[in-house]
Amino acid sequence: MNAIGINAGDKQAHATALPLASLVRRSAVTTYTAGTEIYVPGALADNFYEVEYGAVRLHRLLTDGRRQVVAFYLAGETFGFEADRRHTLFAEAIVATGVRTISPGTGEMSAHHVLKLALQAVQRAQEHLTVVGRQTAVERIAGFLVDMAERQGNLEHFDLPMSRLDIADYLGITIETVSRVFAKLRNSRLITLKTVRSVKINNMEALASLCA
Amino acid sequence: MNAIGINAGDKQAHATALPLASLVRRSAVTTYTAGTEIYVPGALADNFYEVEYGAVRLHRLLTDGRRQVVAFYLAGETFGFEADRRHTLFAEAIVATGVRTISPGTGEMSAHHVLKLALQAVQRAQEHLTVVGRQTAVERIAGFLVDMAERQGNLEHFDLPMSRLDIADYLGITIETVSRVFAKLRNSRLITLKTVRSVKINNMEALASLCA
DNA sequence: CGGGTGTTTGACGTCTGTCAAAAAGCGTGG
DNA sequence: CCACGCTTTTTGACAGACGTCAAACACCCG
Repeated sequence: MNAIGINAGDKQAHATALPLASLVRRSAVTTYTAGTEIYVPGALADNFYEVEYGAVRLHRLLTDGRRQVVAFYLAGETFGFEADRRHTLFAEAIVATGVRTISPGTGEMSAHHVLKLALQAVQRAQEHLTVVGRQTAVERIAGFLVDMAERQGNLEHFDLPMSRLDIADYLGITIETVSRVFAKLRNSRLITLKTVRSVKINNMEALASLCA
Repeated sequence: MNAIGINAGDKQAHATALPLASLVRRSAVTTYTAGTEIYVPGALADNFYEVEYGAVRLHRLLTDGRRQVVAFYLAGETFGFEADRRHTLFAEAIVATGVRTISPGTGEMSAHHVLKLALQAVQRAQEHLTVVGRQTAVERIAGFLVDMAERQGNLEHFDLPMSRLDIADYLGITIETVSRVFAKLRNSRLITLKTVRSVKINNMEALASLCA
């Protein structure tokens, strides 16, 4: 089943997506199955990538084996920027995912748009930081859900492509706490879980108010 | 060099400071006393800023009055990038600070360097995220101290320009916990505090190993 | 219908937030 | 130079939230 597949070909990208089509050289879409690597730390950072469908996770492995998920990218969003010539993070498809590889041109036009995407990445990271900096798990999960809803077109019903473990590593908490907070939000009728990964937000205002 | 092709001709891949001198129009240095605002949310983001001396804090106010410190900028570092036309954060001088206002030109050269600085900001934010995502307060403080030491030239002895409250809001913990962790690190001889803000790292390796 | 993975729930200990008070800095003024 | 008052920092006591360990449960795939 995989509710995730429903995003394939979905054009309603929006918010953060930029129309890159006419600005850069575009190659064909590469498909990745769930859990496969798109790039690894140390790999040459010579392209960037636009998610056609599915979802991608950027993460870093800590020395003790823990993982910090740095970002998620959904359909229409672009990733792969690096300050250096080599990647410092892992990029992995979370579910079956189509990714368009983009070779940045050298022209001025392209640089401007890369800059704009980079600035969006800064803003995204700062917002992530604000969510993770919060003190309680409820605030973090609520912030995460609100963000996911916004990025999927402000739908009240959407599917989470990522596992509880991904969410935990993204928010800096454990999967047990993630699970308990979901249960708490469900019990208080703020959300409904049709399946584990299918979220319906019943009261967006109340949920948003939990984000402090 | 780098992925996006913006590094042409730039040799020093080092983290923070970039030689902006010959690339953009530079204006005089503005001085700010401790605690004064450089810009506020909503202000037009038409410049960026290089710290000449002192230190700057970027932060955001949450609705419940808490503060998330998004970044610190030390001498030689540049800040002020925004994805939109207007700022979304507060920028404040932490101590007596000199700031050089930089008006980005419209030429290609300038855009390239703005991009590089933006990409550094992304990397910086991702590292901050990794520190804040850690689970224990000791790990966060250790990571913070190691970062500060590196940014001040890998000196084992340096001064913290920011207060305990700034550190707490930067790391997503309380000032009491910051204080307790400093005491713990001092008692275990990993650091020495000549004054409250003067830190000497006695065992950099051990401290770094606490960062997981 | 099994087996494996992912998720939920429970029990318990610890870390950290909260509240409170004491101590230490620091600038001002006598 | 010392005294004073304010702010910042430290320390203590306590409670609550979350991590850890463990087991049960749900779900997916063959």
